[in-house]
Amino acid sequence: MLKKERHDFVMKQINLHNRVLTSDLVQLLNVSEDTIRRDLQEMADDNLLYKVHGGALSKSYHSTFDDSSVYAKEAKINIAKKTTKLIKDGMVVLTGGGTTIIELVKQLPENLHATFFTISPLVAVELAKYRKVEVILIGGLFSKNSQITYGGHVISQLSEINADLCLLGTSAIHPTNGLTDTDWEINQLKKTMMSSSRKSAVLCISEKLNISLRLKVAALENITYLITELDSTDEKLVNYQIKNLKIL
Amino acid sequence: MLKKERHDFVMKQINLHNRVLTSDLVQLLNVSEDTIRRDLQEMADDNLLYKVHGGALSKSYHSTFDDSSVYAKEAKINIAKKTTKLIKDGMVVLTGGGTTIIELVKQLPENLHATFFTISPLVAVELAKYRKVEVILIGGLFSKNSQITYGGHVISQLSEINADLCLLGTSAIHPTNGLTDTDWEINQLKKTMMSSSRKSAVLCISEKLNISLRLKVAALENITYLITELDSTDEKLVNYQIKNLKIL
DNA sequence: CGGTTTTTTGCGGGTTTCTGCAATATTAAT
DNA sequence: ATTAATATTGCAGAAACCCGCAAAAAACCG
Repeated sequence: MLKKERHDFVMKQINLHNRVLTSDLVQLLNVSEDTIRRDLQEMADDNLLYKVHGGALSKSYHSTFDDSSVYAKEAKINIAKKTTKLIKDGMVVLTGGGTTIIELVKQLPENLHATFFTISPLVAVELAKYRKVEVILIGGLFSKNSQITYGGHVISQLSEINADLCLLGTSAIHPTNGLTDTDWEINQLKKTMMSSSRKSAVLCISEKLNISLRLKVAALENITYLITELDSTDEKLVNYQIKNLKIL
Repeated sequence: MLKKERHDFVMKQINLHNRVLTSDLVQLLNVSEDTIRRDLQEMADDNLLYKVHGGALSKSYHSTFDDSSVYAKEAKINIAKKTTKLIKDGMVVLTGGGTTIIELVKQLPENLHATFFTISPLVAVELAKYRKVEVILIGGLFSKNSQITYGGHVISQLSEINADLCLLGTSAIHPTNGLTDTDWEINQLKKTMMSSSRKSAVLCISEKLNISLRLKVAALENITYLITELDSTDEKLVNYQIKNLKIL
């Protein structure tokens, strides 16, 4: 077997599986480990793949994880832009925290005249940049993990609010199990937020679709809008097509 | 499974949920705890995440407020260091906002075990980095100018607190007129904060000495500590040498 | 074609990396 | 203070790696 043939074979494997193991190639190609290693080394030098201990990885596969201080930012901006259409002058909006919500805030129209209640200090700071937006930060214990306020005090204040729209970032959403979460406190918060609002919108990057976690927040039927970065006709969303749930 | 693949998997989990638990990863990836810990350690060394007891947290989520443009930073750090000596384990502290206070928070000892009430979201976020500090953010209307919460709701919550120490940034201080301010809301807030605390400390860069504004917050006699970046024997402070006011 | 050069390959032996285990220390929570 | 969960450290076996060498294969050339 010629060297070129081996290289082509390796590339095929990598395009197929995104990875190869040195040991597998030894068996498949019936050559010594050293030969495989030398092959992989050369191909790495030619920028065709990433060599790692034990094998090699596809270049494209790896590059998606290079540096994303804000993960999936493009997708989140896309979601944010869709969501802004739901927010009209004069509305009272209740929001949670998370990077998706912050992205949304940054996309709001300059002259929006609305009232926002939020449990996230970072969202509050961002909202404060809009001159005509009234911001009410709901106070309470401050969670080190999720950077939001929580606890009984927050719940009781939330329950006194009557908002038009509730915006939630998502931990996980699933066709049958609905909206779920891992953290009990956050679970309670989200439930209360939803019941304090006439309508609720779930902002969800597609990676969080079809995942189910331990604690249930709400059934799909109780959500008004599901907003992802995908086109609303995308096949990944077909299982979420139920009445009363508008997919944007 | 290759090490790199594990790392990528972990990053995905973190970007999705903002945190991972060591024990979960052990199950999901089917390797020993030691391996996961070593992975997390390496990734933390590469600045990809925060490693904490029990797992790891997303880096971007702990984004700090940008302090590169803080005015008179040196002086403020000096003040901060002096102030830390007033804060002891077990104390209940009430703080306002402002860059001086944030600088103070950054100078606190790693293992401080205390409770902080604050009306500043940015201070809350900064405080949340201390594992043993309980943070309660007082909610209410959010002020666009001063980045703190204010209004009747805040006042009424403040008045229910019984703190050991109150930390105030300063607008202006004057030997005869005492602590003064321009904004009526903030004036009210500061008054309430002081009356909710046994002692109060005023953090004040020397530029704000000998200035008097319209609204009086408190007479010098009602302040416990005055902390500036100057030496306590500095001649600029001589007019503030009254009994009951300790100058640091 | 024979001889020379170049490339490729496999092998031995020493080095590094990876991973799980066990013993010990630290932390969190009560 | 006690307990259970989690971390750290050192160690050891296995796997993977690197390097130089030499045989084999291929390419080149007069």
